[in-house]
Amino acid sequence: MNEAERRELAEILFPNITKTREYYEEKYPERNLPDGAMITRYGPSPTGFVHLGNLLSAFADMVYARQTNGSFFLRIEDTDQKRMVDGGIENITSVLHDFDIIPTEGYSFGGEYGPYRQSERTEIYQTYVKDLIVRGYAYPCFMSEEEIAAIKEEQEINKTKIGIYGVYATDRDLSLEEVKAHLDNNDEYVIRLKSPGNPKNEIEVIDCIKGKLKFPEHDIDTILLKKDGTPTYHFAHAIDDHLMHTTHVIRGDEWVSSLPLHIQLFEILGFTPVKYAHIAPITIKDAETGNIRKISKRKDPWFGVKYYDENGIPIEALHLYLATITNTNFEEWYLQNPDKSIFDFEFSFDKQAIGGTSFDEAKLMNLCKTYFSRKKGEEVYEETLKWALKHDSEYAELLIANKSDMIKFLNIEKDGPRPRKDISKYSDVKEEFSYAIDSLFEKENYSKNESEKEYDIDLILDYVNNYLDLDTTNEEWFNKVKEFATNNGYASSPKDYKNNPENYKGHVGDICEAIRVMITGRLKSPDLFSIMKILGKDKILHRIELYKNKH
RNA sequence: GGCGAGUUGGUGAAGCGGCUUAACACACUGCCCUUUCACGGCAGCAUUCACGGAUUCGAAUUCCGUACUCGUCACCA
Repeated sequence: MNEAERRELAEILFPNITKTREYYEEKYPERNLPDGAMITRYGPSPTGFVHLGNLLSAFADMVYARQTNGSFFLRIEDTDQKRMVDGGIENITSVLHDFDIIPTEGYSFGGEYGPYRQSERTEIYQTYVKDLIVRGYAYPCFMSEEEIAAIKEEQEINKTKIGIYGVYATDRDLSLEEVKAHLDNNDEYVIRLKSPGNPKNEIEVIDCIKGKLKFPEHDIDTILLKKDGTPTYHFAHAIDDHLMHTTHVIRGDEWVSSLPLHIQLFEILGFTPVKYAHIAPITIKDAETGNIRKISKRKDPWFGVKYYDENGIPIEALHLYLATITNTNFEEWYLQNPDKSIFDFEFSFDKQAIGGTSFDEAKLMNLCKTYFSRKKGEEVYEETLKWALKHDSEYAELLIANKSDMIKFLNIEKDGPRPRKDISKYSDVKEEFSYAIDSLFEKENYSKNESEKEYDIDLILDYVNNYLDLDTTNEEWFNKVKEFATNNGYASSPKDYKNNPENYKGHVGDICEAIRVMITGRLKSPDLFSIMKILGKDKILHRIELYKNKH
């Protein structure tokens, strides 16, 4: 076909497209941003399912845009109707809000470069395709799915490269008359790229994370527009990221193999190339096979991002974890700068792991524990309440009803330089502090006490009635416990007991243990005296009574 | 199978040709502190960087080959 014929073809194929490339180039001028500003984007498909890998890339998008005073936008990539799930898009935006990864523009966030939903950009894609047809870089292909399958089969047998290219691209050089005949026949067609590449040539791509990558030139006539007139990912990527002026495409590593195509598309379209940063997948060592594998929806509960919300992993702790996977030197920096915000750290692509990053649950939990240990009781209370309101309304009511005591309990041993680390998620609070709320305590009724030991109830009753003074200091209180221990044939220190066990019935620790079990229902607890002070003598006696009834 | 990438301890990893007798963190173990747990302190935890070869005075670090793992090869993104 000569140019005149291609023009005619373009008009026949896209009679309704009247705008031109120039129109869009003018409509979407460059943003007025400082030098070095990065423009990033998160482009989820509308299934609405967000997994850890997605969250990680969105996190990186946010962090890089933010630290360069750039822009981070949300684009819904809903080019495939089969992927539409009811409420999916709403879920994506609500997840972004829940995890505090807020785009500066984009779908539902406003901005000058919209529409930010690919299904609303069909006219734009078609305008550029029309132009490519005129310029001889795209053509309608009428091959049936059966034909393509047959070619693939043949290619598999011959062990040649799979795809529609070179001699296999039979519709590449159809004459205008042949195309018209197909059209008259109402044959369905797609628009394919007429790839100018030669695989004998090598191209070099610099990936911001992976460094220098070499590939053979792309030569497959990839589909640009599907038969419903909708673009494929690759084409939409080129058009959108150009028109929206993305500077850095941060995406999963599964895209590196399509890099030659994307580079070629940018070239043919005359766009300045974007920079790519391909993030390594999050992996896990499979418990059964021992192999490293990509995390999966079915096998790994923490793959779906809902898990973190439902279990009450604090967002800030999750951010810390995402930051440690994003940059390998973050963890050390944070250790030295525990009071700084994530955004004070300077993230860089060359500190990003090239290989797969394994999900380290223990590390996440440790981050969480440290997070909680540094929070005051009031904050832990407020955040836990917020979580419970969403996920455990029964507990939320109890928290509200017991607010002041609850905060006191949560504040035990928080003042010193060595705060406790006993909570790693909001959902732990209910369990760890079950003794803090009477109704919960009574419901549990010592069922969690693993100790089979028989405690001397009368002895403890004697202690509480005759020795216990709650209006004193911890030190004086403990001295009195020791005194009581000695008077009753117990050693005042575990060491004494250890040296001469035959001289004693036990030691102070045993008495404390008995008290602890009776008033908290557990063998481990924060500082005993603090708990008793908050509880008060009446409740202490009441709980001992409960214990007596149970045994 | 083609193409691309990765491979350092129990885990996440630092390392970019001599400063490495392989950092740091998490986990684990032991001891100490101690009324329990936690916290904290001390100590231990890869003589070795998947394997084989090459380059070099010198390699975890460069090159080649092998193995394994991962990604991709859709009118899905």
